[in-house]
Amino acid sequence: MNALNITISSKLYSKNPDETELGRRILSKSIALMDELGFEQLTFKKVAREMVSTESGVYRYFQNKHQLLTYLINWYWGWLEVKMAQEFMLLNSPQDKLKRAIELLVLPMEQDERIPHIDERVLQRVVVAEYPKIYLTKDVDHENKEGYFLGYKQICETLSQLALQINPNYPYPHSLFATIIEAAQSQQFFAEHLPRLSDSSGSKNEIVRFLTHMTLQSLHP
Amino acid sequence: MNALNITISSKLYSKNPDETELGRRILSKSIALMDELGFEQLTFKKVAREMVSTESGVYRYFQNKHQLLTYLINWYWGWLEVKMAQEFMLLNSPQDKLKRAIELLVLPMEQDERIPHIDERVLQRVVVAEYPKIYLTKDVDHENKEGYFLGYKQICETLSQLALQINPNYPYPHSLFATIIEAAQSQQFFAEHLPRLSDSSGSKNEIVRFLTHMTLQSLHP
DNA sequence: GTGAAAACGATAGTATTACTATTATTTTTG
DNA sequence: CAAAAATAATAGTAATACTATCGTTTTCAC
Repeated sequence: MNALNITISSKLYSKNPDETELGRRILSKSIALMDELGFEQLTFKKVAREMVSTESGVYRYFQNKHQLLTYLINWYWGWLEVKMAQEFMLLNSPQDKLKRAIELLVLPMEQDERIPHIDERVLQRVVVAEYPKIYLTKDVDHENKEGYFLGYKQICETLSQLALQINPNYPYPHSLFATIIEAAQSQQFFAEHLPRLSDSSGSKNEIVRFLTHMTLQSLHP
Repeated sequence: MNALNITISSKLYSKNPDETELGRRILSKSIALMDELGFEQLTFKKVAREMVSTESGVYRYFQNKHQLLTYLINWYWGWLEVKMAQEFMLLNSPQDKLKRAIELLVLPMEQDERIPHIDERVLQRVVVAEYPKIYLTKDVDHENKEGYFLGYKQICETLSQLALQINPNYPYPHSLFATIIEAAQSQQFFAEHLPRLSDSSGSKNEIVRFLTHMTLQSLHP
């Protein structure tokens, strides 16, 4: 499929956008437009205009913009999972791995040259600003069965396993990392837009320290 | 204004729905419909039909459904704040107060007979299913200035102060309680719809225990 | 009780959205 | 080269999210 090994449920597209030039242009332009306009103001017509094609062209790849957003966010989790796996090979203790995982969740990443059609930094902003919208719908149960949220669940599972290496008796590993992953996003949003819901105005490193502290304290036997 | 002392920024409505019978019918029916259909599928036309009035009637109270949702969620935070203040009077230690606060965030509440037009249990479900949508928009900075998020910020501040009574040196009280409040909602959602993002399937008391453990461990000196 | 103001109900209208459908043209490929 | 697939271009539709108008009813100060 991809330069990297990111797998995305085939239920998340009508035609794989990763395999054609047009598809990759859809991804590239819709990330930029989603960042600029936000999910609500994005339309397939605007994406089509931006990529110099037509609305029906976009509909051939994605059934609607909710599916498109879900695809992008799953792509992000998949990509992050790959990054984590790479970095974990260089580290030994589960503590160090967890700390590095939290950094990867929060700190800005460098653009991956092998995937020129996806700007990971912009995609990260989109994830911060939009991610709960993919599951906060009345279709969540049906879409869950179709694999719409596998990326999120997979990364939560990976980190939970790490946590159990630190404290095998900790009873809430999934809840903990669902919470940490969510807080990683929402604290970035709050630091920028609602600073009274954060103590980290300005510095992403403060967010990392807060999340690391919360994680390790929770896992303390 | 109200039977209780819930204050809501006057920017959150065109005409105060609390003061007229029609306004209270809007609140009552829109809570029920939002719960049934979800925010995306709710329209003012459907609310109007349900309450046996007209679309323009609803528009006289709220500029749009985003403002209506924001009003409802602020009402919920305001009401919770009042409940907490009441219960805190019966408790002494900040630990006990925090524990009780977390229970109030998660456990189902009984209907307040003094406010017959608002079903707090249903409203709680609406909050769980919809709350991030009020701030995850491109208008967040402008709406923040108008007081759209005061309810959330207020409750976060109250709990932060309590935390500092337990550990005056804890450096992240606002981040902690923004995270706890968010996790209280999202863990309820996950337990029901995405159980692999939670360890509390089934029991709300498990969620309370998880959040209490996380809070007290974080505040440990 | 009257008159003015406010609230409400009813209806109409508009630009945009979120699609679906059709057909012609181009590109790919067996 | 022929068949198949992909794309472009266009049209059309039901629903949405409003805005505007206007006559009727209700409220309320005096």
